[in-house]
Amino acid sequence: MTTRKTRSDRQPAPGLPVARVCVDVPLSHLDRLFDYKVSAEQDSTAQPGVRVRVRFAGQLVDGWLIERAEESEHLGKLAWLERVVSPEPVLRPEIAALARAVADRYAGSLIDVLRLAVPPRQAAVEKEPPADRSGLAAGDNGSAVSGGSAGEMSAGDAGQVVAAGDDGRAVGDGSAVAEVAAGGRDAAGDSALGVGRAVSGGSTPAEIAAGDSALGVGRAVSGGSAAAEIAAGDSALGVGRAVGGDPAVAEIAAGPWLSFEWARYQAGTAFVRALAQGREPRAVWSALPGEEWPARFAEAIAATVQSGRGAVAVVPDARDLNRLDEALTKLLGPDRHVALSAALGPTKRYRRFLRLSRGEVTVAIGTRAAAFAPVGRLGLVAIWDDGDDVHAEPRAPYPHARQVLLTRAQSAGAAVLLGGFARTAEAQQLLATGWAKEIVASRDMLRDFAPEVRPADDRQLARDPAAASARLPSVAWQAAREAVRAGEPVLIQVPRRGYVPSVSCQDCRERARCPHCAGPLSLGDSGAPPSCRWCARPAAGFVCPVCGGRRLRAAVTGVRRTAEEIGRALPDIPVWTSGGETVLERVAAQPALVLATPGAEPVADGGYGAVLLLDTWALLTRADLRAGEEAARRWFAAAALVKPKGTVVVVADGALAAVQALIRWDPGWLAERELAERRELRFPPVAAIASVTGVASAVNELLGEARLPEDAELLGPLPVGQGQERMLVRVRRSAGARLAESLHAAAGVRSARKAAEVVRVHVDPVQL
DNA sequence: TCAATCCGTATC
DNA sequence: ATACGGATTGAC
Repeated sequence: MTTRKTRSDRQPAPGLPVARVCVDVPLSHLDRLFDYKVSAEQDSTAQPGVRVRVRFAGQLVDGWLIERAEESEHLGKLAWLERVVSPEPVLRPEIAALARAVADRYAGSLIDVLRLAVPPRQAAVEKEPPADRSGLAAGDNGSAVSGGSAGEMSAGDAGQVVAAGDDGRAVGDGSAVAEVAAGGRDAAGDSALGVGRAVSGGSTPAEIAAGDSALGVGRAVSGGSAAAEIAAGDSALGVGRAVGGDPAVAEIAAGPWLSFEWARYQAGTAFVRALAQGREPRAVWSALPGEEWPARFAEAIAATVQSGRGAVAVVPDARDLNRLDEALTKLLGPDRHVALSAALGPTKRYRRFLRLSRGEVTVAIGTRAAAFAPVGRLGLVAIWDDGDDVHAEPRAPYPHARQVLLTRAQSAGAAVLLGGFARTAEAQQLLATGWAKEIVASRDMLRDFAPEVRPADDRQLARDPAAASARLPSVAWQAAREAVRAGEPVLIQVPRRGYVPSVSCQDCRERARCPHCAGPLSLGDSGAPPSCRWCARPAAGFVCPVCGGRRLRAAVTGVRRTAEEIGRALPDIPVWTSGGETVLERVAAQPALVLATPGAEPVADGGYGAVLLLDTWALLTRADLRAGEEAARRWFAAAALVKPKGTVVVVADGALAAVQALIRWDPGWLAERELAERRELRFPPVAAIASVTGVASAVNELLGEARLPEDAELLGPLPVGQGQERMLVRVRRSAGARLAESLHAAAGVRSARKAAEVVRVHVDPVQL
């Protein structure tokens, strides 16, 4: 430390003396690698993937060492690599390549994608010794919900671990059971998992548990010889689980990662089996209503782990992440995966990231940024509910987690699982091209699981004498009362939170607007006259400009108002609300009215007795290309929480395609229609579209500079407020890469010119 | 003829 | 961003 060498003292590294560096400057014309000289002292630490500091255009900037080279193409003089910030190679070559591919597809810069892919460094975390579990003992075992059993589980060596945990459980009698529970050979052996579980024992479970399993997982329910054979068989997996003595069943049941629930779906078992066998099936999975999807995801991941490969799974939010984390912990224990989310805070986030980066764990689950998680030998990428717009990154270049994962799967040769209750047009496109196969329940299964969906047209509402309020038709009340009487909770989905966010004319339903600025009017809860949400002026004497009506109605009634109304009509029943700041995760199997905004619906133990979908037109009338698809996605997600064959009431016109799809529980049919429509309209995913947003002159400048593909079609401009406008550029899908490239290059020309006005380029924007 | 200044361009 | 080179300008 004391001998700080001067510039002239430095000697070049003996081998590969050139470092190729991605510098952290925000200018898009500098989006390429720059070469620096590596000194002999830096030789061992200046490895691909480390953070460095370099002199660039006279100042010190951060950068990423992407690769080492024998010589440089650069004709001028090379500067020395100023400093290796940390020897930790947190950016693996395959993630750097992925980030480059994502940047290219989205017309963005590598450095911007790297900012999304690698969390900020925490020097103290890097210094924690890798073998030391103190970080884990401190409560961070990689689980989002630091589970109670984590402490015991990580205590000993692998064999003992699980026997001590939740999965070491044995139910029933017999010596065999005892052996399983005690671990026997498994616990003592080289088992990675060593899970023993037997129910209603006999000799079978013992044999299973004693098998020459690589995993040593034994689980049998009401054993029989079939079960024994499976478990003891020559399976490389050596995992046994059987229910009943039925050999057919036994054949299917190959491990704890292959549960019976997969047999409900055509190609379900084959998919999971293929994962366990190290193959790379690609599937779009439409989950049955009531499906415990976190358990299925966990099984798919466990099967992949079984094959010696890693996995990455992305879910929309923290609540889903907790559920998946729990399911995975049950199946794999707490030490074989990490849960990543931005909400963790920088220290935990970086600690978990390092565990992946160092190869200590090979399974990453998390929210959208986890799509970039450093998992080597990638076997599976999975995403739940890929239509949820939180999967789209809001920071430039706005990559979508599904696209990142698909890109990754393609280059790594990994399996793909796109799961959801609903299906996106993008997923349908993967099926249409034959790139992926569908995993769907048979019609028979659907008959057993699908809820009874009753549409209630809200145009008839006003005339419904039994409607207890202006918005709840009698069918809805009836369904709610029946469920509550049966001791079950009722879920009521209401589109927005707050109190009557907007109002419309009672007579013609025209949206009520401010006479001064045309902003939307809204009602507060104090009984005051409506006021403008934009200019805050009160609008006391409202006269509808369309029909001359003077009365107002609540256009979108907020959760709180709905809770009041419904609470009055069903007294003595507790009313819970979930949405916005306070999101409930679960509710008990008790009579309750649970009001939730879309996406915030709690899961009910045993399922809801009834689900009511209210104010649906608020979802349907959004001026967005995806409004129909989005409404259906939210309905499917809420309706899936009803108990098997429960009742769902959707207050909407039964003739709407989205309602029809819900009634028939056929998300595939809806996605097919949606895709056909997109094809007709030439919208993504059939065509490639980029939006270019900024002040008019800047947008025109960029588009004038861009060497767009020849058949590029320009749409717009569309004013988007604050002097900004938006142009759309459309090309056929096969020219998508060239479109992105031309726009990135044009942005580069502008940035080189020091153009002051910002222009945002968004490839395949989620909202159109 | 030379320094001061401006402008464009590369940044290793 | 900022640093540099070449062109331009103005004073001697």
